[in-house]
Amino acid sequence: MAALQERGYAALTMQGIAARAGVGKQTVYRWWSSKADVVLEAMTGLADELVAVPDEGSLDADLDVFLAATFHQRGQRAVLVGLMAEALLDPAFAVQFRERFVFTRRAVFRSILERAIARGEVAPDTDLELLADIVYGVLWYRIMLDHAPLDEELGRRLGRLVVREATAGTGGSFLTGGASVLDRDAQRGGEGGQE
Amino acid sequence: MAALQERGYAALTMQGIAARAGVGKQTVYRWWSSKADVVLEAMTGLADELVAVPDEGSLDADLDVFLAATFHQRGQRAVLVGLMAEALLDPAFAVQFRERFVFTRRAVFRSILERAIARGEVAPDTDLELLADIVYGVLWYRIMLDHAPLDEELGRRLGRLVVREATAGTGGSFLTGGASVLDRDAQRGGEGGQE
DNA sequence: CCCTTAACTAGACGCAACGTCTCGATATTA
DNA sequence: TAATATCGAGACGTTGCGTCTAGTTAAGGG
Repeated sequence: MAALQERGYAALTMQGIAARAGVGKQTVYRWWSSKADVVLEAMTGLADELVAVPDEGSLDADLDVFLAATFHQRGQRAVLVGLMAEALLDPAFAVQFRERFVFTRRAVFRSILERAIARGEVAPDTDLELLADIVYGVLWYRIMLDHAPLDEELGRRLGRLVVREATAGTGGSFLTGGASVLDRDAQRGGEGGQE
Repeated sequence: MAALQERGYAALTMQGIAARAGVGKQTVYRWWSSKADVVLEAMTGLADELVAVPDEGSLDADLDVFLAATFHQRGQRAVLVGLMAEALLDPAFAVQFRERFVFTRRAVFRSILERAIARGEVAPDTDLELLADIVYGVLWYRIMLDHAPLDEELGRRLGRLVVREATAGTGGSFLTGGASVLDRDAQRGGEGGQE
């Protein structure tokens, strides 16, 4: 796993997986259907472990905790990039990838927003799918293109954006969270360029 | 090109490209360094052709035109997915892909926002990179995962979101564009599910 | 008009890793 | 001890990229 994160997905071969486990390739194929399947299982486990579902009492706080954990990369880029590449090339694996990883992650985000709806913080007809697409879209886009920093600070900024968009129209909140994308304190040095 | 869009990126072989052009493979390699390079050039040309830089006099209108064109897919998914997969697997191609395609597209978006800054519609210290990441992040995320509709309507909704976020704080505009993500009219039937 | 040179088409070849298949060895049960 | 199942090791078939070779056609100078 450590080797995977450093040397990249392509450097991981079934030969190597089997050798490292001290078994034959056939035995690996007994439990997993493909190389991608092995890595997918490892990543779902890791993600479940690293990203907990918070319950801090407010949308603001929940998102802050959840997105900080989600955006805190620990050298997972190479693995995620490999999985996505596999999903793009193999439609059958794409189904597995969506259902066992992507949608599971989105479900957590969704549950946070649904609790906010239950509390009355957010309107019930809010398009949670679009909000999830924005958060995970930016996350994946930066993972893949690697053109701008990807850290907890980005997670916090997107969290504020989500709160702002989700609570617009329910009364309060136009100005309470209202720092907008322009946040002075979020303007990190020199991130404007293109790589 | 039509065949590419229908049969997918993997179905396109160098053998086939050469045969279709009535030349030998070696001749194809004389002008392009790889299969991905051939497709990249085709796509940059197509994108330049289909997505013009509007100048409608206001950020609102500019974005509407630009994003409608950008989000109007014409069976390009298979090609874009193939290019992205290639970029994820091959770091050398990733550089080409970013510089010749991705950043070129972003530059158009950026120029629209910069004109809005010049007009005084948007604060000069707005983080245009993050706004671009949101728009293109959602675009790519839906292209790749294919879990929700990807059409001009989505482009318009993101356009309104960008206007709202970019003009927050400059006076006006909190309420002018202010429909928010919840837009009733944008709640298309049954798009809530996961695929 | 012929010969040299350049560029071209066709296709064989090497390569790499996946996933399958075979074989001999080991462990388990009667 | 003998029969059966499982396993490690690795050979094999497969695919398509990118390179390399060989024989052919077109261009230009003497």
